[in-house]
Amino acid sequence: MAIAELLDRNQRTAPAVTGRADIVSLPHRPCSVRRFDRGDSLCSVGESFRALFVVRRGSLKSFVVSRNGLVQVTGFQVAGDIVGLDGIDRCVYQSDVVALADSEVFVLPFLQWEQWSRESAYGQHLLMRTLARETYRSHQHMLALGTMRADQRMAIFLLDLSQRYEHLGLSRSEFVLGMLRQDIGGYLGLTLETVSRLLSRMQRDGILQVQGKAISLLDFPALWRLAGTTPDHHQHLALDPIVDREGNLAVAH
Amino acid sequence: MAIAELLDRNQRTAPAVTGRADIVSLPHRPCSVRRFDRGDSLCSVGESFRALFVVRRGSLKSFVVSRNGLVQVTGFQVAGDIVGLDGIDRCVYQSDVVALADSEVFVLPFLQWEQWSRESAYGQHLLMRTLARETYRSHQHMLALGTMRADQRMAIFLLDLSQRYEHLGLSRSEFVLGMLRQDIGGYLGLTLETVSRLLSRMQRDGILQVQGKAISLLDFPALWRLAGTTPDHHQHLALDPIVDREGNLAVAH
DNA sequence: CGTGGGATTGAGACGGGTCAAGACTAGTGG
DNA sequence: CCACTAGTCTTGACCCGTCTCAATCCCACG
Repeated sequence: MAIAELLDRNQRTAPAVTGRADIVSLPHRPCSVRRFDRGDSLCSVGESFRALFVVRRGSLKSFVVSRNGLVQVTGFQVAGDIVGLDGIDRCVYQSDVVALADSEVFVLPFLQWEQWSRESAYGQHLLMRTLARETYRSHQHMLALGTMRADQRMAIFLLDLSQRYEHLGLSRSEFVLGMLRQDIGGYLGLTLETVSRLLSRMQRDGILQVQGKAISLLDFPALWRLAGTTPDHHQHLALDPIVDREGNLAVAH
Repeated sequence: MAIAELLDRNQRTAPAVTGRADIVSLPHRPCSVRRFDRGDSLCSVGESFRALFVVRRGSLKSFVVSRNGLVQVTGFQVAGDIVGLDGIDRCVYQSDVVALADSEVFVLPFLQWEQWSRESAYGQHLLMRTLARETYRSHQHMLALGTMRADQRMAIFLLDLSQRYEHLGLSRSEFVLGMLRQDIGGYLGLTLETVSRLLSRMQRDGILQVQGKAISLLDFPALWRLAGTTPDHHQHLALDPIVDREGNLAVAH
């Protein structure tokens, strides 16, 4: 496939932003960790931006709220994901983030991050790439919200979740939805009733099995067909983590 | 208003990302300019990422296409706007961009940009802030696509256009839509027929006047009401331009 | 064993999509 | 300069997907 070739070639001959580098977790730069209970707010719109957060454990949801109180969930975050990026622009967080379960996050004070990343271009690159990826993800989701039917969006959502769980070393076919039906609806631009109906219908069709929050995906080909993707496509957008498992900043030398 | 205060305070006491700095357009670093005719493609998905583009004149549309050929327009760009940002992550452009009218863009080879911005943190900041803003814009648009009715989306779209034209020194109430109905629909997640119907209805209601591509907004309060905003809200997200009018890179010292 | 939040399911309404016909517009070539 | 043409826009009729409203069920928790 032409695009795949191009992509591969580009990753090797990457002109500027290196795909992977010699990463050294500098030993004496551990991040602090903050704990949040389910329902706690990590940050909210208008709050002064001081730090980025990297999820260590648990799960979060980010969302924006319109003047009229309408809620759009902009994303769900699990271990390794970053939140707070939109605060960079105006030094004020632009979305709300709450914990869906008891969670722990690494706190990266932005001042420190900048200072550290000045020593090598790697950190800067990593952050820029993360931001660019966020834009990409947003555009893909806009595509879903703007052009696809409810069942297609749901399929994409489930496959995306599945993939992320798999990437975390968990089962790709059986997992627990950390969020409410309402949150899923808020993410997919649907009402909670529609979400419920879709899950029921998909169960009736043998595509999956639901029992409250527990879900098991049975028919991946059907989901791919709905989502309009193929198994190889949508390869997980894995990136060198900004902090390692122990919470040390990843800065190349 | 509490939020406005906070915002203002934060811009002055910005801990890390400076709001404004002493900008010096370094004299011997003009960007090259490329000309595009209407319908020309600036870049497309999968193409090797080498440069960012800053619109100098004309207008562009960016969009992504799904497997099934469904098109989601992700944005329209006019003078001062940047495209190509999503290529940073994987060194491959992630969206298509075409010229809606004969246009000129400054070309910023990314390698050079990086080299130059290494001399001062300002350039890096500017780029990061631009990326973060793009994320913010995407989230706002997701809110529209996911939660709002067609007429509300249209109102938001028109007010946004109006504001951008005003910011370019043009009339905020009378302007020419550079894009087709289909493009507007593709942006708002609607069909071209619905777009046409909405414009007709708004004209009937005395909110605006349309004649083909020429539009004049008559009743701003009505538009604000529809959009769920207020005049002061949605203050234009103006940022120090990355290149000045002559195409010199803006790099603080 | 209650209690309340979450989830399911149904009936009906409505917004927007789809299909199709016609009008307008700008660009093209005679 | 005009006529032709293809692309664009408008408008109508109908249909379908999703929302709304409401009743009921389920389960975790005290």
